[in-house]
Parts: sequence; C-alpha cells; structure tokens
Amino acid sequence: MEMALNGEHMKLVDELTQGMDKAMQLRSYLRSTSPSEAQDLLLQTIISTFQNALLVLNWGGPQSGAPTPAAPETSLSPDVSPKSDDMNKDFSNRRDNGTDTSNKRKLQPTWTEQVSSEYGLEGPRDDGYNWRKYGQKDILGAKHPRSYYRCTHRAARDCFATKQVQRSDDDPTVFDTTYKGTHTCHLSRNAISPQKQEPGDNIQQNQIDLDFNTTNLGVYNEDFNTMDMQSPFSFPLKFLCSDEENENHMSTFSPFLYNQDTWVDPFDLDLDPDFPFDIPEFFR
DNA sequence: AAAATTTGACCTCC
DNA sequence: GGAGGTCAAATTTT
Repeated sequence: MEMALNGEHMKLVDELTQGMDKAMQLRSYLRSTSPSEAQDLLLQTIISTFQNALLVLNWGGPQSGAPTPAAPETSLSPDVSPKSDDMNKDFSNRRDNGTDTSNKRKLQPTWTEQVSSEYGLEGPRDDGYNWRKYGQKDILGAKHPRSYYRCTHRAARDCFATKQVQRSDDDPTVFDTTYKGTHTCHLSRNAISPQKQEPGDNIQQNQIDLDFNTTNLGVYNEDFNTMDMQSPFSFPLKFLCSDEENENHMSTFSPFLYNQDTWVDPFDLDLDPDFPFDIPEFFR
C-alpha cells in the first residue's frame, strides 16, 4: 500500500529537508550567541517555510501515496528516527488491540531540535505544551540520560505526542529534543464543540494536526512590523492532508502564538481581553 | 488527594 | 543478549 515517491518528488523532499536541517543548525548556533529578535524571527520563518513545503509535498501531494510522513520525519536527526518503528510495535502490542493508536503512530512526524539552556539552566525552555515524564534511560555512549515525555492530555484528549530530551554530549548547555507525533489536544477541544462534532462519527480521530512544532510555527508579535507581514497571524490555516486510510481531507493548522515570553494557545485568547492583537476569526 | 516523577521491570528489535 | 522505549508501582510534590 505504500506507494513509492517518484524520483523528482523524493529529490525535492531531500533538498528541502537538507535546507531545513541547515536552518535549524544555524538557529541552534545563533541561539547560543544571543541573536536579535529579528534574526530569530527570520530563521523561524525560513524553517516554517521549509516545513510547510514538506507538508504540502508529503500530505497534499499526489494523493495518498502519501506515504509515511516523510516530511517531518525528515531525518533531521538520522540517529533518532530509525526507532520510531519500535514505538509503533510497542504500542500496538501492549496497549490495545489497537489499530487506532498504531495507525496514527505510523503517520507521526518526527523531528529534532537543539535548544540552548540559556532559557533555563535546569533544562530546555517550555515549548508551550504540557508534558508528563514517563521514563528515563541511560543511553549507550552518551554522557547524559535520555528523558521520555508524553503529552499530559494523552488520556483525556487522546493526544499521543511524545518527546525525548537529552543533554548534548558536546555542549552540556544544549538539549537535543526529539518530538514524535503531533498534538491533537486542540483538535479534541474543538471536537467538544457541539456544532463541530457529529454524533458517532470518527472524523476527529482521522484528522492530522499539523501543529507539529510550536517553536517553529510560533508567531512572534515583536518586531513583526519590521517584516513585511500583514498580520502576526498570517499563516496558512488549512492544509490538504491524507489520513491513514489515504483519503484526502482538510486539516486544521493551529500554531501557538508567541507573546513576549510566553506561548499562547490561540484557543484561549478569548480569555485574555488584553491580548494586543485582534484574534483571527479562526480561533474564536 | 491528586498529579507528577522516579525507577526497576518488561517488551521488542537487531 | 544488549539497547532503546514504555509500563506501572512506589514515591514525591503540589
């Protein structure tokens, strides 16, 4: 059922992946040297552009061949991606009889970030999500243990995003963070809305949340006027995606918003009348 | 009391 | 059998 990507497509994905990889390396380097907001924003924008292009190529492209999420899986960090299969099998075997979980996981994007601890000596900065630590392992050849986190809302909202955090051997102030899967806790929240959920259907479970990296998709509100942006929210909000049954459909794109020092969940903005920008209709 | 973390056991893959 | 990933009971924190 897995249809191979054609040569040109694969080449394109490969080139974009390399571009994103280099941009992320540059960002890691810059963050260790106190970049200006404008520099950081520019890099965020570059990385988001690469990611969006990869998403379109892999999910919105030639139908459903839509293989595994080659895009974000991107091999950004070759040393971590090969294991994602283990997780699939782990989950399918012991969790449930379950199909749902394992299928989802096959589509889960994986990518790695390096975060400098300038944001906090005890660990990488908050990335906007709530994580629950569920394990820690000493890794062969690594000086520091690897910590395993899953979304706090795993049970309540069926959100299967996970991440692994490991202090870098080379630079102890840097944390290598590997994200696996995407947060669906926001989609679940939408699903609660009576208008959006039809009784008994499973649309929600088939949706793929493209909000796969709060850092990369975040929108800064500082200095944005120095960029040629009409609005700090000028990200595409819909993408054509395919789910595990290889059916295309629209999926919600829900970036976090970066306001001063905090990540803001757009769906909570209506609670804060002082938020300095108009809230896009989409989030209301 | 509830939520979060720790940590040894267990599972799967190679 | 070793390594990486996850579970789940015990413990700690809020």
